[in-house]
Amino acid sequence: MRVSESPTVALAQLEPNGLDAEGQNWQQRKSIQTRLAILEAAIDCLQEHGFARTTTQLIAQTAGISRGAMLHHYATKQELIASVIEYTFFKRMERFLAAIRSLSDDERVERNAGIEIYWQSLLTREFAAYLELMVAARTDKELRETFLPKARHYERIERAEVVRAFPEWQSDPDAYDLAMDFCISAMQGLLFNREIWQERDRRVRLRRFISTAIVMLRSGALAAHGD
Amino acid sequence: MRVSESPTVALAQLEPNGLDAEGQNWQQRKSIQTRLAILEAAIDCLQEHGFARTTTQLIAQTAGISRGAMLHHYATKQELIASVIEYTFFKRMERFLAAIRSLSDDERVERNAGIEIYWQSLLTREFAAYLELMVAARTDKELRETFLPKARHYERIERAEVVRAFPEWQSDPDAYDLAMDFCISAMQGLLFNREIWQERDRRVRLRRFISTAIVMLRSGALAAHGD
DNA sequence: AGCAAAAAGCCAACCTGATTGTTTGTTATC
DNA sequence: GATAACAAACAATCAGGTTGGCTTTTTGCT
Repeated sequence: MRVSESPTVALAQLEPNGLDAEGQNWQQRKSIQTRLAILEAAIDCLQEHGFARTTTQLIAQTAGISRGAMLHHYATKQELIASVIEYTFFKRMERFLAAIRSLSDDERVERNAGIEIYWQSLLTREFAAYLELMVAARTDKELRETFLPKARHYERIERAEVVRAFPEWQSDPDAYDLAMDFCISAMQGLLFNREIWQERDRRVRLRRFISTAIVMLRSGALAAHGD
Repeated sequence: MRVSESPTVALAQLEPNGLDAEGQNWQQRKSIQTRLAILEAAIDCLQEHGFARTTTQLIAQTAGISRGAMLHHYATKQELIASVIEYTFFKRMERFLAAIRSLSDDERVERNAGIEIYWQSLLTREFAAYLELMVAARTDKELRETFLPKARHYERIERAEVVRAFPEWQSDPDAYDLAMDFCISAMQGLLFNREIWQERDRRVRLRRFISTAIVMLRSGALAAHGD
């Protein structure tokens, strides 16, 4: 990726290796194309069947290649999953930041539109796959050791990138951190209970409440520092 | 269970069948004892190894019986899992309500201590197991059809039981519903990110913020009805 | 009350199907 | 000719469920 296209400094460092668009020769282009097909297929499988039922067989089948071909590109399942973690985070974050930057100052600051954009980013295939891995990592030791360091690293990148898109928070880093933690928790929690809470207006009302709480936090009406 | 011992009217209706303490004859007592051992073992397995790796073999081994014996009590894995769903919800809710009722009015209303008790209930083995099933149900069709109806039913029971323990909310049912949705979302979301957000004070601060937001919602300072 | 049949609790061995990773072979590109 | 992309077959493991058999308890009949 050329620097001029680089969406962000910190995020660009994270871009998964070996997936850059332009390879020189035929084999490299073909290889990248196949790897992308595998990653996208893995996302579909994770979203639809969950981590447990996402077998190498199923991924290869979904990608339209043989298992042998897939294992040529990703020698083990673990290796593939590690790539999926990187790929899903990068793709989601890149789109999220682009959407945030396309907001007008009025939409962003007054209407707090960033919240809805974050919510939209949670409804993507990419986040569904990421979530599957996040949950599986809680009990799968091998996956855990792959996932946790990456997640902790990404979390720091995310903070640094998002605050640049929300300059109105820069004056109060403590409140910003709390607002981020709060937004992530509440929204992801809502996502989890989405299917249990069937009434849509109920979920909409909750998002409005979360948004209100964040606005009040920014205005200083809700103290960031407890007793 | 005798009526005089019934912790609540609605919750008591939910008590898993066939696990009452006193069976008449030897076989019934033995059977109940074994079933409880199996359920507890299943909770341990779900918590430690996750739904995917919780095999019938592992559960039986953890419970200290043979697989054959286990399949005598629960003919299929699905049947067992259905019992685990009921058992974990009932056990957790029963203890949660008991803890809430043991609070003084001052602790409950002024110090908003119910929030911390709810948080504690999310840290139990029972909730860890319940959560595993909740997540797996998102992509496992068979489990989904077992889990979702139960979860939706429990959710209504929970509302009805909890509001009786928090009479100060009874005057405003809309605000109560929103507060419940909010509390559940934010707390469960925090639980999910617990391992990624390593700093403890950060998580404590978030819980304080959530608590503050709920208190303000109760006092009417944060409007329950949006724009 | 005594006793045989039925049933319950329990266990071990087997069967079928699925999954992961390896190996061997084929075709196209460098 | 060497290497990369791909495919197919193979081996080892492990899952869930079935069957048959053993021991103890309960039930029903005389």
